Formats: sequence, C-alpha cells, structure tokens
Amino acid sequence: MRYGEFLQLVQKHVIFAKPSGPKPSGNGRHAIINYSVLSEAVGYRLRRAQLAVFQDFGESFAAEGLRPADFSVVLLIKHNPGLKQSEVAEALGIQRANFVAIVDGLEGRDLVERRKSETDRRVQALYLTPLGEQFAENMLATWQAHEDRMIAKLGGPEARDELIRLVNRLTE
Amino acid sequence: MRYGEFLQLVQKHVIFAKPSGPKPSGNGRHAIINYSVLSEAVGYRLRRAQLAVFQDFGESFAAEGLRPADFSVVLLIKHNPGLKQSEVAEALGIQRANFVAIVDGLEGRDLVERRKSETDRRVQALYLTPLGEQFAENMLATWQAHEDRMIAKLGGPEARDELIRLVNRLTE
DNA sequence: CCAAATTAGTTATACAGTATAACTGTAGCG
DNA sequence: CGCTACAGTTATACTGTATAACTAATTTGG
Repeated sequence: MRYGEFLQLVQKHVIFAKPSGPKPSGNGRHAIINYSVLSEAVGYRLRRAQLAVFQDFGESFAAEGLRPADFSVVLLIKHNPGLKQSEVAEALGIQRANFVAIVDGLEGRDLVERRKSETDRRVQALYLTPLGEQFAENMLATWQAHEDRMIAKLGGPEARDELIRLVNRLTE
Repeated sequence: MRYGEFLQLVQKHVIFAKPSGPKPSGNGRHAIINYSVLSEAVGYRLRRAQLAVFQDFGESFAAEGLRPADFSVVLLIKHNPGLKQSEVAEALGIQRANFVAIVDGLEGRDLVERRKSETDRRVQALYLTPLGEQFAENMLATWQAHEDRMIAKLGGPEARDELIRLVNRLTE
C-alpha cells in the first residue's frame, strides 16, 4: 500500500464541517467597527467571497466527500482523457507531488484509472473508469445546482459573466 | 513564555515564497486542455484570482514579514482602538483560539499592546503602540501600491468598484 | 553507442491556516 | 454563596501546500 492510499484510508469522513458562520455571539451585541480600506480591498473581499462559495460547494458535496480539487480533476480527465498526471496537475496549479495523493484517492474510489503510457513508460495517463463516468454525471448535476445558487446571489448570468471577466484580469 | 510566542520565534522568516508560477515546464510544449465548465465556474475563477492577489500582497510585504491577517488586525486596531480581542477576531472571521498567536506576534514586535480592561478584567483591549502607529503608516503606503496594481489590472477604479459590488453579494 | 542530463512520478517532510475541546480566571445573577 | 456564562488561552489535529530527494525511464551530446 502506498502512503497516499494509507492517508486516504485514515482520512476522516467529514470533509467539510458545518458552516462555522457568525456564532450566536454571546450577548448578541455587536461592536460597530470601522473597517477602513478593508471594505474595498480587492484581496480581502475576494478572499471572503471565495470562502463563502467554497462553503456552499463543500455542503453540496459533503455526502460525496468531494473536495474542490477532486471535482476539478474528475472534470478535466472526463474532458481530456489520457492526459498525463503532470499535465492535469499543472493545469490546475497543483504541485505534482501533492497531486499524487489526490489521484490515489480517486483511484481508490474506482473513479479514475492510471494507465502507463506505451510510448513512455514513465508517464501515467489518466482516464475515468466506467464508474467514474457515471459519477461525473451526478457530480456535474450537483455542481450545477451549486453554481445556480451562486449565479442567483450575483443577480443573474450576466452578473456572473461580468464577475468572471473581472477576476480573470487579476489572474492573467 | 507562552506557546504562541515560542512559535513566533521559531517561525521561518520567509513568510511568502517566491512566486511558484508556471514553471519553465520542461519541453515548453503545453497540452491543449479543455477546461469545460471550470472556465466559468465562479468558485474556481474566484480562487485563482484570490491566490494571484495574495501572491502580490505577499511579495509587497515580504520584507516586513506581514501576512494578510496581520495587516487586517493592525488596520482594525488603528481605526478602532480599545476593541476586545474577540471583537477583532470575529470581525475578521478568525477563531479566537487562533487569534491569540496573531496578537502574540504583533505584541512581540511591539506593534500592538494588550491592556486588561479596568471594568472587566477578563477582557484584553487592543491598542497600537507608538511604533505600531508609525508602522501602520508605512504599511498603508505599501498596501496602497499593491492595491493600485490590482486596480490597474482590473482596468481602473470603476472596474474595482464593480468587482467589490459583485463579490459582496456572494458574502452576504 | 554510452554517459550525463532530463523528465515523470513518488515519498518524506515541514509549515501555515484552520477547527475543536478543554482549561483558567473573571463576571453576572439567582 | 453557588451556578452559569464569558474572554482568553493552550493543546491538538487535520487540510492545503511547498521543497528536497529518490527511482525509473527517456533524451541528448560526444
């Protein structure tokens, strides 16, 4: 058994804890706080928003025990079967060393298959298993429901498109 | 010596590593990848953008060894002197247990002062030290330069306002 | 052709961020 | 007074991420 597989087994089954949102804070009184530039700081507001979205994502996939990285990996393999491990990892900005455990997990759940390339035996080409293909369908339906909630919060598909357009400028 | 202070001492001085961006990926050839819905997935694009912004933030403050949380704490204390530890922590969405080490660090650098409240000796009220006030001025100048870079990437202050307006809807 | 360099994947390890439980000292209240 | 609640703290654990070192396979240059 590989180390990654071992880790997978001992992992707790609760991937995403319940929302740790604003606790019923004691006396209920809240200090009025001056947030200064934080209110309009791109990094801060972006971070808080991203946490809120991931929170919803986590609750959506709590039953499946699927983390954002797992979702992305399954999606990419589904649409690009045969990609090398390192290509998927780089596409998602995941270090190849950390990617091993992710693939171990998906392979252990019989969703993904590693196949040694015939032409280059160093390479592990990735494919979805039949179960993985089926899983991906349900996964995408669950994701779409999550995404629809986010779009609704934003105020519609146009607002979503505008948001994507803006944040992409920060990544380029 | 408290545990938090001990941790502070043994912490490495390199808070933010160099950008681990797209490595000179070997042969230079890149597989053409179908990202499917990931291209327009709110959570995914938001996450990537936030990482890019934090990367720039980290480089901006590498010399000062200031992390995003430290920045926010100093800023809030500057504009709300005398707030309780738990109030600052809650305002920033930081667990009070984890907030202890952050304040330990800032206090150890003589930027922040804990003062036991006269009326409630359980409470630690937070204030900037004179050095902290001075530090905050430089900090804000450094931050503004960072923020200006982000605004420029976005395409101007109007685009920034629009982005903030959109992401705030996700957090509410 | 062969030795050296490079590449893909893997393992081990370290650290930041975050979450929870349990403890101490203090305050409020019947 | 005795019970409950609260603020801060400590210890601990787990996820995500970063780096170095290793193995096996391939490519490259002389």
